[in-house]
Amino acid sequence: MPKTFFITTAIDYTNSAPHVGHAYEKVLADVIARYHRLKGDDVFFLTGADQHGQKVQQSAAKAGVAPNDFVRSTTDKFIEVWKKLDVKYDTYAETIDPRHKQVVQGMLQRLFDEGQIYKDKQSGHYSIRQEQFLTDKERGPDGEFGPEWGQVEFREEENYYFKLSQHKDWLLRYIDNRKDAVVPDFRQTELRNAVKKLGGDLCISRPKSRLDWGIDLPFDKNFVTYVWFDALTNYISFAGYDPKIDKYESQPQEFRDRWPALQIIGKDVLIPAHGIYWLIMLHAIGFPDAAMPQLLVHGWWNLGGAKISKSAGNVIDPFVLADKYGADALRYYLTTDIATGGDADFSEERLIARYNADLANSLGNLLNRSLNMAHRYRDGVVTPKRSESPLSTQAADLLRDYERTMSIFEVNAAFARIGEFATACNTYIEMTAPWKMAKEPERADALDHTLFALAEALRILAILISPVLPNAAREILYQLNWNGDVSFANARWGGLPNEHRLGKPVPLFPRIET
RNA sequence: CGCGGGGUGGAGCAGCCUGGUAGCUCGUCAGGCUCAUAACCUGAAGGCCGCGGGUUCAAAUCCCGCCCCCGCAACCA
Repeated sequence: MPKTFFITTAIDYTNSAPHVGHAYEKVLADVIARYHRLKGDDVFFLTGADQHGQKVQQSAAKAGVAPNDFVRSTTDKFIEVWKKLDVKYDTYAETIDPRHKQVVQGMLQRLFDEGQIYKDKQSGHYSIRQEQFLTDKERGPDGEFGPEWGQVEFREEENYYFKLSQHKDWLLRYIDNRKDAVVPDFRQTELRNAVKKLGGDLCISRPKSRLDWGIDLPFDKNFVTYVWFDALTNYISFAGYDPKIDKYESQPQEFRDRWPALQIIGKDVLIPAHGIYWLIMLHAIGFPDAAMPQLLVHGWWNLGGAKISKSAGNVIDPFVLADKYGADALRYYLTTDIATGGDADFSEERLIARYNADLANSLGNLLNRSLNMAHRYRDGVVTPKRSESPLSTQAADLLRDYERTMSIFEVNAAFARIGEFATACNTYIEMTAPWKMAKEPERADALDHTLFALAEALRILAILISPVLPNAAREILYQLNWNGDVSFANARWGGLPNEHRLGKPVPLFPRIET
């Protein structure tokens, strides 16, 4: 049985509403997932919500509702947006799920039994308002803790710690032995530098007096586990991992068919969460190096050069944008106007510009004029007179470049090539001038050939754009009246039958006038 | 010396890893076409590829130094 392509995203913290950054990550993952489905791979796409923790507990208290009800309503907002944006995941991970809790507790118990988790006492300055211990880094220039921390007191607290540092050397070796552990490569360099400086263990608990909205430590009911073991573990708990089985090779077949995953994360959660804690957690519970996930680290969508942040109030609502411009337009902008891994500035004007130039003028108009001519000159029926066409060789090149760039997650590069091909088709129309051929009966064959080539080019274009533009792809194929499988195998030249009757042209992507 | 990214025609970007005509979108100018969503196609103007040095037959691309922007170092994707 072929291995499943397993892809995950970071799970969203259910403390506030979804913004365009959340949307980018999920759409990027969805595009990669759809690309693999196109290739015929069996795909398992996991996304979800991180529902525990102090901020949720506080927000719920502030809203006067139970934490459970609070996360239900915020989680539903995320789910609603993914539906709106056609993010087609297979499983939605919610950390309040009982089976997740079982895996988390199973892992913790095993590590505790093996002596990898121990109890220790921490003392220091503690901010009651922020509910956290303060270090010297929090001191102001005058050496005092500023007013933003409120009342600061000296406090002693016992907690449980995970022996992180004993795995440091392993992690360095792993990173050095695997060139593509983290993509892009400069992020791997960054991670390596951070690991070298690693010292100390990881606090993994909070006393219930401070936080009780979480998963109980199985070996001490006075504590809940802090974010790391709770949130990160979702990637395996919702994929069928059984914590009672300590040998990786003996895990259920379902899990081993899926794992390891390609994990899409933002640059903020590479260090330390995913790049250090998560990889070490997996290693500690017995995952071999070959079963380490690959991390694809994406950049940020900035707003006017400034970072999008909830506190700055410049949040852009993906739901509103999708309503205004359509899911496809937003998906197209978010995944093709940024180089995967880099940052970009978000601008609605830019979204409209890309929409009008690429989707309306180039691709949409190509479809419309091609179908119109086929109907006007041939009653909508197209037939090839030769197997070769200038477009067929270009389509083959496109297919090759598309696969090469998509396989390394360069959606922007793949779609730049698609744009080139659409332009080539438009140029082809100018060169062959079907409206002239239509007036010259002796060129009837050439006209047939041109019209067929255009329909065939559009059919291939529709298939290739489908990971990013699923609705437009469906609409193009509908207008072409072709209902074969949307698959890579069908993206080769010559898929349209002889005497094929095309559907009626309807403008796709109407221009946005501003 | 904390870590990392960037500085490319008016604007926004790609190219740099694997040196060898500087590419794309928008904008500007001039033409063409009329099938089409006032869309499409062709051509032109506009760049010492941040600065200085080095390697090389050859550097936007590799190496060294400098200047300037921007992230991260906090449970913000």
